[in-house]
Amino acid sequence: MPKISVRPTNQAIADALRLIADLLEIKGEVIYKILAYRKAADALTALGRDVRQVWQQGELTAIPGVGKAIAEKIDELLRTGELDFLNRLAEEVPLTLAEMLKIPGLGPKKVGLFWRELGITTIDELRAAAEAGRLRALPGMGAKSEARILRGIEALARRSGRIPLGVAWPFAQDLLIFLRALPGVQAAEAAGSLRRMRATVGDLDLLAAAADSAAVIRAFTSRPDVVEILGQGTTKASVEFANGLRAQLWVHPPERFGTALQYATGSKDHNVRLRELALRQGYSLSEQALKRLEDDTEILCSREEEVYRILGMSWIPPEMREDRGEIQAAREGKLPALIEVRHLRAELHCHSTWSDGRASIRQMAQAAIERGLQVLAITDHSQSLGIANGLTPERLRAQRAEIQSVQAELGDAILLLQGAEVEIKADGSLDYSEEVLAGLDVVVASLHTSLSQPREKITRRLLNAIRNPHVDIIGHPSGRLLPDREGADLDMEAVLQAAAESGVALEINAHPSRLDLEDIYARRAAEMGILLSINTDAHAPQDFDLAHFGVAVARRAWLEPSHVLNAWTPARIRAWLEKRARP
DNA sequence: GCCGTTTTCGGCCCGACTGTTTTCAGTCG
Repeated sequence: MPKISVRPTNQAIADALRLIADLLEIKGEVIYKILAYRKAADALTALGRDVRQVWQQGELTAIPGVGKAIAEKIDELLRTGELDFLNRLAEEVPLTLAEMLKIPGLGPKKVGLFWRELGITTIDELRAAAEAGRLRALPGMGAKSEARILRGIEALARRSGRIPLGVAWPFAQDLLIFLRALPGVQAAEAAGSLRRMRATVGDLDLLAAAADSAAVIRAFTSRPDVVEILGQGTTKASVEFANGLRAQLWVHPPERFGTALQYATGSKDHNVRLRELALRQGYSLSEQALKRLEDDTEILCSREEEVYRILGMSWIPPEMREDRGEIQAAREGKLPALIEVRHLRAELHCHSTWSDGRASIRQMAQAAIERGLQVLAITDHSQSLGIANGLTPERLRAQRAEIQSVQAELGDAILLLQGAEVEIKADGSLDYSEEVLAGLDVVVASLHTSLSQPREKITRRLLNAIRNPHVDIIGHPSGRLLPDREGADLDMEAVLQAAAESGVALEINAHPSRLDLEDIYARRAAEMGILLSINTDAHAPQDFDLAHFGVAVARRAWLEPSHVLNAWTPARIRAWLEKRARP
């Protein structure tokens, strides 16, 4: 009898709910029950608060999509670490079938069919059956379907999971330039999670506006770097590139581009909510058009703004389209005035050749000036990070002299600050004495080592840094590295609480391999009155150009310029730092 | 299983592509 134990974290419980949904779907349960489990799982993932806290306050059903039945299941999971309902379900439906759902092109109906008719429960058994030609005898199956399943199994083995935004975004820009240069193409845009600027994306969704869609599709699938065409019709195509990335392209007539872009941008939940709202207002919304139900007339929208306007709200920035309250805010005219890259006046976390950077202080300062920055803090690593050539207090003093010399040379073109990225050591202490810390203009404290310590220990470590009055900013709080290395197992609620009490700022590290703090926590932090700081952690001049990734996280967190230290005036930043230095 | 600006019951978003089918089911986004 399978016992499935579930850890008491938002992610683990969300995964358990998704597993229930998968197993119920293979079993053939009604689709709306399955969708309800998935919706609740998504809500937990996006919660931004520890579900245990919500549970202790007896407010589980206040989570959107969580009703009485699912709340009871979460309660049992948190009390006992397992769920009788799930254990019994797993006795009925083999867990390995859920794995088979990951094969692209294969869904619950076929998985259920193979299981019931042929007793297939694993991907290996499925491959053997397909190779032996035993699948084609089943209803609705044929030789092509067998071959498709084998290709899907290969693709699954090849696929390494989600792609970091920092990889997908530049490649997508290249593809858009290619599309925009094609004859007859009036516009081309990224859509999907890429346009919403999620930290990782599954594949690239692209959209083009052209009257002759077939020609654009042909040109796209004929690119020399396309290694496989996964699907191709007259209005959409799906391909895999030599670099392993996959992209899908939709081509729509220019007069329908607004509804098409709105649809393709998603998220799924945002679209479902918008379409429900449309129905209540007498419209059916699709990627083709808004259709008035009373007389079936189509209202074409060439621009997204028109779609939202007709439905009675202002245009919603793509980064916010996650069904986290943005539609209601838009209807009430209460959308935040989101921060933009142009608002950033300061960079408060970067490195030079004094530690592991690749450019001198002078070069970094020059690059910052060229990008319109008015304040630059040089924050090289502290002494214990030997691998990064961290600075001893003696070298720190020598560095100050160089910073002063560069400042004198550059005059008031930029304000240079001397800071440090100080290690929070494995025992929780900081890597410089109180005296050395007090002599710095700005202190960024970060975790780099012993990230796998148990939750309580590593949380205590971080709290120690947060409560140190010399620390101004907590750098990349979780320490995660995308796409695969998870961050520290932090009690984020305790971290946020302590940050709110001490007045320390939390960093949104803009480097695409970090994007840490995550958007859901950044939003919660701002709600709690915690100041955020968007920094690139630049190790070379061109790294300053990564700032827009950090701004994207901030926009996903609904942040306005006032929430972000780097968007303040130099005088105000300086005043804030000085006030913290003398508590 | 969830939910309420036509509802505490009866709904729950919409269309393209594929492969198997002579009219549709499954999958995907």
